[in-house]
Amino acid sequence: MDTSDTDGRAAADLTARARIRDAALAEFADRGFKGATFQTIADAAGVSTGLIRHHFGSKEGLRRVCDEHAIGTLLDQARSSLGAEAAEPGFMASVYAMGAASARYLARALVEGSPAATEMFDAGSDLAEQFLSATWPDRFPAGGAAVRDAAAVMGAMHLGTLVLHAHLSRRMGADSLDPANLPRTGAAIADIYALMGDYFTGAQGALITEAVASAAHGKDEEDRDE
Amino acid sequence: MDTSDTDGRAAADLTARARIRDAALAEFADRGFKGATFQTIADAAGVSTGLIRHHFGSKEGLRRVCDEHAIGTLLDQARSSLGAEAAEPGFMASVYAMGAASARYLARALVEGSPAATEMFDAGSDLAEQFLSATWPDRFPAGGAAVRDAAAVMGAMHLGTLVLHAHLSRRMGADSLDPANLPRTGAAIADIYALMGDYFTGAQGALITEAVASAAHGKDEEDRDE
DNA sequence: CACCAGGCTGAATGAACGTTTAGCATTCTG
DNA sequence: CAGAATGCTAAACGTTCATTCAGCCTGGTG
Repeated sequence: MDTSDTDGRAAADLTARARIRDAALAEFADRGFKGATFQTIADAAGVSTGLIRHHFGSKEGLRRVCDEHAIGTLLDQARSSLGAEAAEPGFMASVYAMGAASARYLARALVEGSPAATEMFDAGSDLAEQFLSATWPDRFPAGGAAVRDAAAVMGAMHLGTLVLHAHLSRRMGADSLDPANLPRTGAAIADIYALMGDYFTGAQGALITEAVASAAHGKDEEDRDE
Repeated sequence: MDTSDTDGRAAADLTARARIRDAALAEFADRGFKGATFQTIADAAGVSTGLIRHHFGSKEGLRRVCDEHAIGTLLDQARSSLGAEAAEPGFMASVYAMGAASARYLARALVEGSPAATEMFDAGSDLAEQFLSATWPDRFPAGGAAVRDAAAVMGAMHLGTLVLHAHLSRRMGADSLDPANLPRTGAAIADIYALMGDYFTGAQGALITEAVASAAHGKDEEDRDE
């Protein structure tokens, strides 16, 4: 993994190799793996397309390096945030603190599929599982099906704010990944949880839960041709 | 919009045109717009690539038809679910009731960008905004910045379970978009809201809110080269 | 100085793929 | 029945793009 905090890190990151990687991170995030081209990446990095091949071998190789760099940056960030609060809340904090470049890359990778994205989702779900079981052991017995489902859904919901950052930013009128705007997203999540809790513990909760269960039957899959 | 419930709908959907559209929906969802090829779509639909051009003009034209079909299916579904519960809970119910084909297409479109995806996100956020303001008018004054942010974040979190369905399915051990498994996701969301409410209204909530705010300063954007 | 290794360039190559074109078959229509 | 329109196929075309190749430049080393 080339995100180690060893000696030559900062210096090495000024090289053309690092510029290519950063440009690729941005292009993959914006246009996806297939949509990104050597030419655009090379232009953004201020190098020739030949140099990309020289350093990374192939487009797939470049993707792999981006993948490892992004997940490495996330894990570094998570570790440096005092391992104490390695629970769920801390995980999302790390995701947002890792920097926009890697975050946007991983956001897209979560949908296009990549080892790093899978690792990130699993890490979030694992931490959520620990958190839920530790906080409500009676409601969420460790290792049970209920925690597993809840943790996975919780991970998906939280990462949803990352993956859908473009839409979120549009609705909020500001870049949701800009550190200056993080408090707005954080406050919104806190508000939602605090208030929706009332809603779901009340009578409405039972109604909705029941409605969800019945919806599984009433559904009509229109358009079943062929 | 060709998802109207007019007379010839069902019959027309047995045509090659409909088969192409359905195959495109699936390919675009699986491989993305750029990753999908005429050949794969044509093979899946059992037609020649020339016929795609004949019916849709170009790849972009095919995408537009998929877009309109998917959002049309969603809106039809929302309308048919008794407009009464058109609030947020009903919106997500419609998303999951619209069928896996359109849902998976829109999941990917939400990240790659498309008019239909934007319309869907906005619809979800708008309904969330109405719901939040109507339910907690003192906490969320209608038209204020707090509701707007909370509604956008809520929309992102809920749609996160759609966009990240591949990861969710992997963790849950079953296809999260299969109607048979909807109760699991629904129950998980209900559990999360019911319990996290306790957490955030307690002392922890204040701590986390504060931590989020301070994190906006303490962040270090490593890797600022170039 | 001679030499060479590694960073780097730019054009050539070849495959993948969207698009175009020509034409066949079937079905309406007057 | 003539003929026009529609659904459809198959091959050719041209572009885009990842990959390859030949070689330049610079700095360090014997």
